[in-house]
Amino acid sequence: MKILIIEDERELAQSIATYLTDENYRCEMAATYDDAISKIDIYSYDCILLDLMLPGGDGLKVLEELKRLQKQDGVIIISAKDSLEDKIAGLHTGADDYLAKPFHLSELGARIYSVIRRKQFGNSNILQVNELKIDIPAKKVMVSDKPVTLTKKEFDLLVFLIGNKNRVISKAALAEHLSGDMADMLDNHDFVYAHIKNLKKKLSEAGCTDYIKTAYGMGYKWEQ
Amino acid sequence: MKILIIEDERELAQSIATYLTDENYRCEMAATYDDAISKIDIYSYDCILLDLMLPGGDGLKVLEELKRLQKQDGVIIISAKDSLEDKIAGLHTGADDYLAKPFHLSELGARIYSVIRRKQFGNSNILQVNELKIDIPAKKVMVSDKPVTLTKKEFDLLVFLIGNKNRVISKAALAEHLSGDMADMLDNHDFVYAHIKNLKKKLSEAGCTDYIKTAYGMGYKWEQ
DNA sequence: TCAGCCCATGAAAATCCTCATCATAGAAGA
DNA sequence: TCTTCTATGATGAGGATTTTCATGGGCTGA
Repeated sequence: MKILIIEDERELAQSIATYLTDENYRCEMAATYDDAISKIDIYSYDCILLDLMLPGGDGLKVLEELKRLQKQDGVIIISAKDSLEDKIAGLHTGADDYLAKPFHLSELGARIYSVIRRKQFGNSNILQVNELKIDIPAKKVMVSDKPVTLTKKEFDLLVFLIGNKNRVISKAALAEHLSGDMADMLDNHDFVYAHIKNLKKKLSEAGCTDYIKTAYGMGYKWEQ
Repeated sequence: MKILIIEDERELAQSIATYLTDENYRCEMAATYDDAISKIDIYSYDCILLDLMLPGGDGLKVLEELKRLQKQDGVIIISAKDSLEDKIAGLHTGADDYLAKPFHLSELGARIYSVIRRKQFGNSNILQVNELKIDIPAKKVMVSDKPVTLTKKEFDLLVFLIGNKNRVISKAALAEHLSGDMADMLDNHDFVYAHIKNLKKKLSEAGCTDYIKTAYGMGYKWEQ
């Protein structure tokens, strides 16, 4: 489970990160608007903690960017004051929850858990792309109502590509997502080729072709 | 994020700076030993890139100076040769990571990211437990200075257990950590048994026993 | 003591990663 | 424009790792 903490007060961000790491989440941090935007452009998170008061730009624009990218990341706004306008604006722009500072870390933990759970078990967890249907909580894939059995990595790859549809994802980013390890950004990424190939093969055998495009020298893309 | 590049080859320093600036870091450069010392005396950096072969003084002395000043700056050594002695000396003197020339800029970027992140989370890079030594960036484990080869999951498990030493970790938490997937909190966790068993076996074959305790009905614990 | 759950273990199956080889896109130059 | 060259991607096979499964032993509470 990956969390992005968008927060410019370093001490707060760090104590949140420490707490969440203890709770077995993987955390990343962004301290500025630009940093936040570049991270959400590249990666996907299970939950994003968003401070609305950011140096370099309005936090609400981060929400708009998420929406524009059609990202499914859960978002919890953490705002300096319990401003009703902020709350309404935030929830309206696509946030999943709202938490006013100061808050207890355990409360934050509970909210995160609930956002992720809602995302996982809610109705929005079935992706449908023409003849392709993906039930994320159940980890099942159907093509024209016939089941296709994918391995865990293949399934992850598929969901990740679709979650970033029409955008090229670099091989390194795919490698990192699949291995869950930043260190693997460094080594060789041959295994990505293998998973792409196997996924393409299984999908096309089921009659679902031409979605995964190779962007030579850049990565792969789900095109729709 | 501020980076100090201590490197006398001007072209290399410049191309690193250009790359890192693109990645939204602020860069400063030092081309000589004296220049480096005066900069670290005055300023603090999120990460320092240190070439050990410097005109005017040994790069390791820069590390000693940092230590003397009790600075917390992260340090990545970029060494002309892939010399084991350099690595060991560097890491012992307080560097956070090392990188042998020539390297890809993206690799450097990943290491910087990881060093900064680790600093934020307060983790260190080499764990030592009596006869057991773990080099996290290199993913190497030694028992009484003899290498032990662990698989990725075994390594992850070991680091996670030690990172929570003297605390019982539930099987579900271990399962989630190893699989990187919250959904696996629900299913069966038999594979944890297998990894625990294999890790115990490899460690004890190397002469490192009795650290991993089973807490019946509750989980496992690294006891020290 | 005994029942019932929990863990340990070995082996087999499934999955994943690596490696060597081949194919192809894009770049560079004629 | 055509050819050649180089880096990148595709592919299949093999080995390594991970996960599952079945069986047996041990802990704990009644």
